[in-house]
Amino acid sequence: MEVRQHLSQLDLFKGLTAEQLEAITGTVTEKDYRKGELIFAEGDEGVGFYLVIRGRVKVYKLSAEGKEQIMHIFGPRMPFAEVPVFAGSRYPANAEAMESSRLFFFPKKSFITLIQENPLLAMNMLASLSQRLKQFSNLIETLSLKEVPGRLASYLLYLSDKNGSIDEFKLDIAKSQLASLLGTIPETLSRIFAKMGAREIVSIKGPEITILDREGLEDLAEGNTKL
Amino acid sequence: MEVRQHLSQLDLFKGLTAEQLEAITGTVTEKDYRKGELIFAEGDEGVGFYLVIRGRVKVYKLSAEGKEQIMHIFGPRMPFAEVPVFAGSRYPANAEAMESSRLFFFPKKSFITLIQENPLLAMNMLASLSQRLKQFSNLIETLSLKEVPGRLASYLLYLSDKNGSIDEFKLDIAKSQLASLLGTIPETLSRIFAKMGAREIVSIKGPEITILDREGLEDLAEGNTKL
DNA sequence: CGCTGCGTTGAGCTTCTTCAACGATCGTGG
DNA sequence: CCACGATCGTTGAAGAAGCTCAACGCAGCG
Repeated sequence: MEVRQHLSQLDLFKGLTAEQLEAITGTVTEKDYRKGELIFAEGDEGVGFYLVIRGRVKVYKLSAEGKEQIMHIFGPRMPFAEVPVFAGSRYPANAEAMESSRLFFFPKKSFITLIQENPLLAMNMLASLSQRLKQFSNLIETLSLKEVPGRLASYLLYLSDKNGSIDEFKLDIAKSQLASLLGTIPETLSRIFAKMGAREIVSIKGPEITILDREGLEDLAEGNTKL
Repeated sequence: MEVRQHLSQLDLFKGLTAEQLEAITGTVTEKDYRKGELIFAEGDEGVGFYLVIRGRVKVYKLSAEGKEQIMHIFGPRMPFAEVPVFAGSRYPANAEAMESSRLFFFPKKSFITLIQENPLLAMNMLASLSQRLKQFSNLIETLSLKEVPGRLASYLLYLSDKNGSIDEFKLDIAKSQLASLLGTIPETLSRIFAKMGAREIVSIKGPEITILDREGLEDLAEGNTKL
């Protein structure tokens, strides 16, 4: 029923005509996932891509010893797993629902048809992939060129930004998941939070963060300062 | 003169008609760069994208202390810097010619027009970006989940593959550049090469590599073994 | 011939991880 | 509603991995 309603609000389908939206609607499948449920695994055949309607999804890789690196967290209105639609045919990472989530599924084959008949849709998809590429660049930079305190500082500033550049906000994910996103482990993250608290750069009460010294935090993020 | 000749051989323009190629040819500029010359810097206005005709180009980020992380090395027939054409407007990293190089430059504005009139070109570009995304996923995995010996082992196996799965080959870049690509520094790389030599996993004579124990190398790459 | 850039080696140190124990919190079933 | 278990987070001590700094060899090139 409201599939079409959803579609019309998405950046990916921005500017499309009613008929075009209708055509896309016909190809979509709705899927629900429980918290912790696996959506696909690395190496699975990539039969299509997804779009988050409700909930959140993490896309991640695992090391031989089981360490997890989160590549990206997707929330409502964000498409993911587009890569195998256009290159190769297998998913290059794992995807799991972080909460009870509702997704739309777009089968590869029909989507390719749609995109070929629809230059605007192609442009939107190009924009989406380019955006992702930029985010991956940032992740690479962060992992390789910053130490953990710098990564955490960057993330906190990013979160603050997302909340309207306000100084008080809540972590949007569990700390253990944040550790995985920042390419470290919970113990290390915990110690760094403790140090940042001791220096009165931020105050931490559970998931509640208050930035006390934004300048100090920015210096950390830039690597101008050490903890 | 031979601009059109070049274009017809590229994956990016695969399947296009003669007229379409002609239209693209009209928008292209040829540019030459000397070894070490900067092509663009992070934050520069992204006025278009490039394609390598001859030579090699590294795209990299720099940390506050000047450490370099190479994101990607582009050789002949490979396009780069497409991101600002489709998302945002600034280059997210630096680009420099590693050798004397000849590039084609495609201005953003005219290329967008071309792509909108040309679904096949759009598909090719989507494939190219998706490919890049996959490579970035691998880099993230490698940087975050493998230790340096594992990264080096992976790279050597990749090189061997590229040369037809043969056991003897030459490093295609300087060791200091390899260090930067693997997210480490020359000293560390050198020590690990020495260890791999001592264990008779590979033999190293300057840039000449011989794989002596492929299985051992694969175990290292998978993280099943330590040095 | 000497300079310059690249690569190697050693010693010491910083950062991060590992392993272990413990505390807090939350949801659930009795 | 309480108690329990599970998950999550914190803290300490020890160790590993990689980085910094410094010195030096070597090759290529002006």
